[in-house]
Amino acid sequence: MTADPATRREIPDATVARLPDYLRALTDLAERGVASVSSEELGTVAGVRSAKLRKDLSHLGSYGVRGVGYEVEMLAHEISRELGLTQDRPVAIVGLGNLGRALAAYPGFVGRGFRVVALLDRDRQVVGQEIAGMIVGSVDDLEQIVTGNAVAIGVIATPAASAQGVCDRLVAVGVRSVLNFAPCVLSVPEGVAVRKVDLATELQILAFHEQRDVLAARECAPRLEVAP
Amino acid sequence: MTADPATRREIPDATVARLPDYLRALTDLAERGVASVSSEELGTVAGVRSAKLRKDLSHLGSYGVRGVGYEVEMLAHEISRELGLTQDRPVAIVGLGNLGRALAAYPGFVGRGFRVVALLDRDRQVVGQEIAGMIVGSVDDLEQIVTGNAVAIGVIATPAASAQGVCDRLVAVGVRSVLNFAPCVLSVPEGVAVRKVDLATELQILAFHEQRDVLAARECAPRLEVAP
DNA sequence: TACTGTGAAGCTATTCACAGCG
DNA sequence: CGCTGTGAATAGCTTCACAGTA
Repeated sequence: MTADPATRREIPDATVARLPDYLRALTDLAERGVASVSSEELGTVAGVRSAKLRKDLSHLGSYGVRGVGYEVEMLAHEISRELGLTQDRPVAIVGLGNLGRALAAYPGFVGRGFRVVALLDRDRQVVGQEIAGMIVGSVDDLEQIVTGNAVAIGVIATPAASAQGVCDRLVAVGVRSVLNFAPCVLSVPEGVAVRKVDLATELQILAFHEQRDVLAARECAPRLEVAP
Repeated sequence: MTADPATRREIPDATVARLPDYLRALTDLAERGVASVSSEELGTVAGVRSAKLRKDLSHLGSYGVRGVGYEVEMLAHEISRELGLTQDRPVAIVGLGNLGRALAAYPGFVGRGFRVVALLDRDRQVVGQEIAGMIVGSVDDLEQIVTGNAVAIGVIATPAASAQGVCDRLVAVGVRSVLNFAPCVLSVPEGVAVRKVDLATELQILAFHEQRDVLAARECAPRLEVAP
């Protein structure tokens, strides 16, 4: 399969992954009443170097003014459009343990392009409960609920053992974007996007850096001390 | 040729980020009683191609046997050691809203190289509560509690507005690894490692892929129409 | 034989440095 | 002048393909 990209410009994945950061930085600036920023200033707020920011933005088009900078509101709107946030996307959360409940109550969905339309759990004790203003449905009715609510994004917050099964059922009824909080790898067919968020992984990466620093410190300056 | 352990090898960041996945895959295999795996099999479980897996593992040393594969237990131990998980690292969680509570109760810490030793919040209503078997302390006592418990990793689950202040105080008393769940960029001095986990960012990246697919579909099949 | 470990090639991302424009 | 946008240079990552070995 050859997706001819002659007409549509291809935005690098690394750039896409940073666009949300830029959007948040712009939103913050707009709230503070800032109307225009340079790449240097915006880069500082978003945590990247100015050259990288300019290169990233150049993939979206020419929205800056030479000698001046970028208009905050306009750039925010263009990034929102590129990310597809101008329309609300229906989200379903499967698995309402501690994490699922926290996600259901997360305030970052509203007004940022997402709307939680369904909560699903397997546990009879949980089904029927009200969480974050919604009634939890049974995972037995997953297909019907997902289809009926036109769910676009599935959030999996079940134990690892159940995650693949839930994922398969979501994909089977047309969900093509999955956010996985279960600590396992999900297999999906071509064309389905999966992103994984895993606390233990992040901590282990941090632990490595701690470890490396300790070893490096020992090697370079075995008697290094920190003055108070 | 330089397979000497005294030689300090630099392990690429991309490799480090995948080691936790390999470790989990190996742990799963060990629980299922598997004693030995090929790079092809382990790669399948961990979700990477065999060549990438072998290249990654080659940075740690030569722990495989040609013609056979890798011994599961031994490789798991070597990765654990490289990640610095052979000793438990004390973790403090700051901010006990919905997310902080879920993190405090997260079962993935125990036995994986981490131990939650302190919970801190600013809210008088929350301080003194028992969460996940621990009493929540006041963020006013952050310095004393972090120092007293030899906290190595700080987890920030506060609102964005408080995150930088908490981070500064953690860093000031010697914490050099921070996991940030607040939706903002943290500034830290050289030598401090920060990793960010943000739900909204992940969803927005997924939204982009949805959007791109929709556009691509329209281009290939222009007769598609959206009902008003 | 069946597998690992690895140089080399290919690809992607970042940084540099400056041309070009308001 | 100051700043964006971008080709060129660099660095980093992934894939290939096979030599080497238990």
